Amino acid sequence: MDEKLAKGHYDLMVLDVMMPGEDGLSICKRLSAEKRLPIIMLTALGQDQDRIVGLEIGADDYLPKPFNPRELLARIKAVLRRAPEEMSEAGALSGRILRFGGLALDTDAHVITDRDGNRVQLTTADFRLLTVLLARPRTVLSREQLLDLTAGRAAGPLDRTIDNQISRLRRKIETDALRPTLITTVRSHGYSLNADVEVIA
Amino acid sequence: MDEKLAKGHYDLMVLDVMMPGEDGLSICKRLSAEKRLPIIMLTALGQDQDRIVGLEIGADDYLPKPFNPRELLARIKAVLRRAPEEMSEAGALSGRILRFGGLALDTDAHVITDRDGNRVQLTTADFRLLTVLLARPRTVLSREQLLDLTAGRAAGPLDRTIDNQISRLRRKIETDALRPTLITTVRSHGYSLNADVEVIA
DNA sequence: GGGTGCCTGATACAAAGCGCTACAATCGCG
DNA sequence: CGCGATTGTAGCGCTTTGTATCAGGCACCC
Repeated sequence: MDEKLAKGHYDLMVLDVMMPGEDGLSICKRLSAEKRLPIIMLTALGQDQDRIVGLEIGADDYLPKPFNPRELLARIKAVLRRAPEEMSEAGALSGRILRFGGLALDTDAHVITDRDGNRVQLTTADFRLLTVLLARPRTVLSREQLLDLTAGRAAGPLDRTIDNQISRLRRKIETDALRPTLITTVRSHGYSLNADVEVIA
Repeated sequence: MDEKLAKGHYDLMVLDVMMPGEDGLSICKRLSAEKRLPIIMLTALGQDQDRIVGLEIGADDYLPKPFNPRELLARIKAVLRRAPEEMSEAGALSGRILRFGGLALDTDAHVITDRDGNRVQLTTADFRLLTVLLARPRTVLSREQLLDLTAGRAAGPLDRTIDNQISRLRRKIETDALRPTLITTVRSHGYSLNADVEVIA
């Protein structure tokens, strides 16, 4: 599945939960975090709790078995109706250069260039954090989410990792690091990138 | 309902089907044709057929009664998650400059600029409160509403949080904080923003 | 017109959140 | 195996924010 997803383009995924190997919920969590692929969960687990968990994890809809094929079809259409066309590729920042807030990020060289032509080298951590933010502009992301998306791990109770990395990233890309405008803090929620992102080439 | 819809901004509608007067399905059909307002149908009609019809008519989701409140909440969140940004209130105001009462609010930098060019930095709480007010100019909002909209929580019996935040916000944006003109107090009801709001760029 | 009670504005304070620095652990690279 | 760069952890201190409290103002009543 991962191979196919990486290669081709898909509009929507219908996902079972109980499967050998990786769990459907796990897949859903993984995908909804990194991609913007609409997901409909379709499973024998029909309890309220199962549905709630499925939806909270990032599924767009949840249909318990046994189901009416026509209902599945109707729900697929309903989900697709809401999904904007660009959404399928909005998260995939496959372009080489990304423009945002007066800066340009070279996704190959991991280099930021500002309007004056100054170049700053990003470390791998900088780059991953920035990429995650760029994939969801103008969206508040919690430290938990950011840590999961950048490092793939859960946050400890006193985890200040993301704060630190944000601080380091700001020093590299903000014009005035004391009053950041690109990456703003949303107190007790997380951080958000305040700029429109444009993919070039 | 139509009056309210025409006047204010709404992120999502939860709609019953069997109501006196106009039918829920009819409303749904009407709205999904003209507006792009996400709709969740919530009704006692739980047959496959009913669900399919509801979804095909334009509903984004369909939840039969009796329902688990947490599931409704999860489905609301799921629908909002995939709703395009411009439809939500935060999205409608993001990345813009808002003019009101001689001031300009930069919604990216969270900075207020007055006619003389003086700049004031808003805190997150300031900004959220102001944003909520700007979204509903010349409307009286109760403390309860404001607290719900800004912090998403309910007010305790002796909750003076909003009073305090209004006070702090006034100090930053009112020319004469002792006699406020922009944010006026409506005794025993709440507060209201007294200015027309103009969205720029 | 003056008292009375409720409502609001402002201040003070405590707690929580966050930015930043310093340092240790880890990684990458030869 | 060693060195430098990078990254996670700890902790200090400032800012922000919720709560308590007091004082002033408005409405209402007589």
